Amino acid sequence: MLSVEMYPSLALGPQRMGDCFYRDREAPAHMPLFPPACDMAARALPPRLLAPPTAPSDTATKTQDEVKMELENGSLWKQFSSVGTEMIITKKGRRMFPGLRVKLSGLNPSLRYILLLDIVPLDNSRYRFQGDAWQAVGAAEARLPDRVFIHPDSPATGAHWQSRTISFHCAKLTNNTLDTQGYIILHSLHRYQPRVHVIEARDVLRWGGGQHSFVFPETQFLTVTAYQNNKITELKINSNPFAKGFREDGMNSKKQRDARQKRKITHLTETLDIVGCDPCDSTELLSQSTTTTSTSDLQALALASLPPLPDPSCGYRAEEAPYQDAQVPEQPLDLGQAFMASQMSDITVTMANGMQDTPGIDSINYMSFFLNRSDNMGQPPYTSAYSAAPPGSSSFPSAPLPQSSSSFPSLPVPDSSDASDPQPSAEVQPSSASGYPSVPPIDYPPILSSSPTLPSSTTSPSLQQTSFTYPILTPPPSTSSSPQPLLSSSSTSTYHAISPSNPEMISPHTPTDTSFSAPSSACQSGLQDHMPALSLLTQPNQPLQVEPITSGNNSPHDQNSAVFTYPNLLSANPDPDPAPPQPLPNQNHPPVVSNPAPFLPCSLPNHTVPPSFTFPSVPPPIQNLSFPNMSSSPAHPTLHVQNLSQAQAPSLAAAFPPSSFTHPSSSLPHPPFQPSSCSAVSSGSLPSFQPSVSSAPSLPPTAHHQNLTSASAPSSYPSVAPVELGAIPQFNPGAPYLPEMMLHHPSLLPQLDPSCLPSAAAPPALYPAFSSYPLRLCQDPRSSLPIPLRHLYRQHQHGHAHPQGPYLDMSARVGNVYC
DNA sequence: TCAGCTCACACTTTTGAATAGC
DNA sequence: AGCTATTCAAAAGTGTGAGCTG
Repeated sequence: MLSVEMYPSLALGPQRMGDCFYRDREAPAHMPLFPPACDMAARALPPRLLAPPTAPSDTATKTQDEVKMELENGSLWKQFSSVGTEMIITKKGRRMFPGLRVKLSGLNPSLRYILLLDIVPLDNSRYRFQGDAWQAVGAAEARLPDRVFIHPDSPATGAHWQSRTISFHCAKLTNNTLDTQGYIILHSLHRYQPRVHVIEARDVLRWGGGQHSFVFPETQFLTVTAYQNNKITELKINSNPFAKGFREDGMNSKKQRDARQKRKITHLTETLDIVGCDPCDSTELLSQSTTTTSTSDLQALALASLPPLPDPSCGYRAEEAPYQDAQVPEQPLDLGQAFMASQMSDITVTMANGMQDTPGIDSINYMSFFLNRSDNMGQPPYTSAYSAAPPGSSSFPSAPLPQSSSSFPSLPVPDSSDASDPQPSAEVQPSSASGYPSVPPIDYPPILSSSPTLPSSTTSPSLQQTSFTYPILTPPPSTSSSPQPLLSSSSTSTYHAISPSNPEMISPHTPTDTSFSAPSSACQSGLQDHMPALSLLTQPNQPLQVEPITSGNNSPHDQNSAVFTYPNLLSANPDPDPAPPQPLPNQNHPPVVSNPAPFLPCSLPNHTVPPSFTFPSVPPPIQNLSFPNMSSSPAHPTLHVQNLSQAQAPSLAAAFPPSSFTHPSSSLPHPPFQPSSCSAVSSGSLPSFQPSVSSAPSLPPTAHHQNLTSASAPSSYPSVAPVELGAIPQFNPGAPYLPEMMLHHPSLLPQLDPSCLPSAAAPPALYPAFSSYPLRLCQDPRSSLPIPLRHLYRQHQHGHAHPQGPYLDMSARVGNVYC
């Protein structure tokens, strides 16, 4: 369940601000939080009355009925997954490779949607690559505030999204907890799962008509600062065009580099010999070196590459040396020598230090994003796609991955129109019949641990048989030092999101306005200038909807069990992890979680976030925006925007103000998994929120189990089929929009879902390792600011305080305008 | 001592401006 | 003058390896 509070200032005029309404999970009715021009009267009106005219029946009925998402480069992902995908993260931000490329279908062509990408931890463990395998070696680092990447085209019509391949290649990962570029912050050596959320935006200011979340198990990855597994390195080099230089035939290949290194060493040796022979003639040598460094032409390089003049005293004839050396074939002028020369010259050069990325701002959307651990994933209606899969066939791991390409649909040809993806060929090529020539068959590393087996897949939703095995990291079972490998198999890369059956309810507000023109290019749309500033605050601790589900069965192993395996993942966790591992998506989540899941009123986890939030003044165009974790703070949060003036508005449009807030840290490295009292809610269709209890009954007992347990394919893959996280309660048609105003006016707080508000009863700051998080969207009163946003920030409800204290997150980056 | 991180490097691709041609 | 195609340079994205850090 996602509860999202967004502040989309989606290029709409301020006049639309009044249209903001807050709909809380517990407030079935529309609860206008930010009435028109603050039309307070509107708040008193029943939600229904406030609901806008429904969209045309044809479109309305179609909406969300069967939203499907297909991972276009699924086979490439699977290749990596079979080895154990590793993603480099750097302080300056690193793109993901493979990138997430998906195709959407089942959307209402006339409605607008916003696509989000977030990445959540899969467990509470930290990993280490040992003995050719990944092993859980301890507790995970304190969880960082989650950030969300909004696809540049957002919002765009369903027709737009469905007409092309949707690429999230622009999303960047960083390990810089103080990142101000808006990149997704992750911890190194941790395991993560990307998720894609499709949120209906009836118009730029009305979000929450429906929401679907998708998880592709094969996209799980481990974050690293340097590749650990050579197989992954090889795959990356062979798949990523930017790394072409490192291929066998590349200029930067090992062979070439070794040759350069050899030449360099030879040169240095000769230089040292000369220096040693002529301690008194260093001046000449130095001047030579200096000359080399100061010149860049070939002649200079050639001279530099030549051996230093011999000292007569050492038996060399300085005057002849140049000629002699010039005749030496072993020292041709080449890049290697040039490199050597430059290296020599660099000795005298003082290296300036790292350039700090100027906090750029290219897009800003403030979204207060509450992620509640919900696992909508747990309650999905399964589509026929999975029906064929025999239940319970999931076997763990060690089974070799079937590499048969036949089982996977050929990768669709990337939409040529989608110029946003710079690496279309790279991702597609792998899928080609040729495959990766250089990539050897993938072998699973021996599984060292024998931990309790996962619950049989019988409980999990049936998945189509897949020939592919997804390796999954296995967190060390608390009781066992050795992790048990878990294989997950996904049937296909296509996932269906089944939305609530009540279309009418889904699109009550759906504006008939279809005039919205979607950007033509995923990454080049001009939306940045119009994107609202959004801040995402996560509430990881929110009562998990999953819990109830999981608790029901043993699966939970699910939750902690170390049963998931990654391809070379060994689970010998020396550190008895007190906290149960978080449930793996694959294991705990059914392949598809649909919105239809009953909605359980959830109480948000405690938010330890300070009640007051400030927007630190930042140099334009940077704005710091801090969003309080609403639920965490007993007091109503306050927002302060500094330096925000009309004059700055234009520039701010591109700015993504870093949010500053304290990120409470939990003293517990591994917070115990908190069962959620909430169940998934159908995102857009439920007319009103219903207690999870009541809704739960409607689901077959097995349903829950399935949801929570990995939708294991009959075969080996442990993983969950791509799961649609399902409905985000907060995204009900009447999804409430929380205007900034709410944050400032305590009087309005009561209208908010109590569960989302700070509560003394709030659970301890513990967060579940992995689950779906409810998003709450709140409209941003500052819609007038056309701030494009790509990476949004969200804060965990309970989480660990950020060591750095207040977080500056919302800043946008300047650099690449398109990405 | 060592695992992990940072940084500069060389190479490649991508992008956009400048230019030429029609 | 306007449009299209080509060329070029800068920016950005890669993995590598040396050096640094705790």
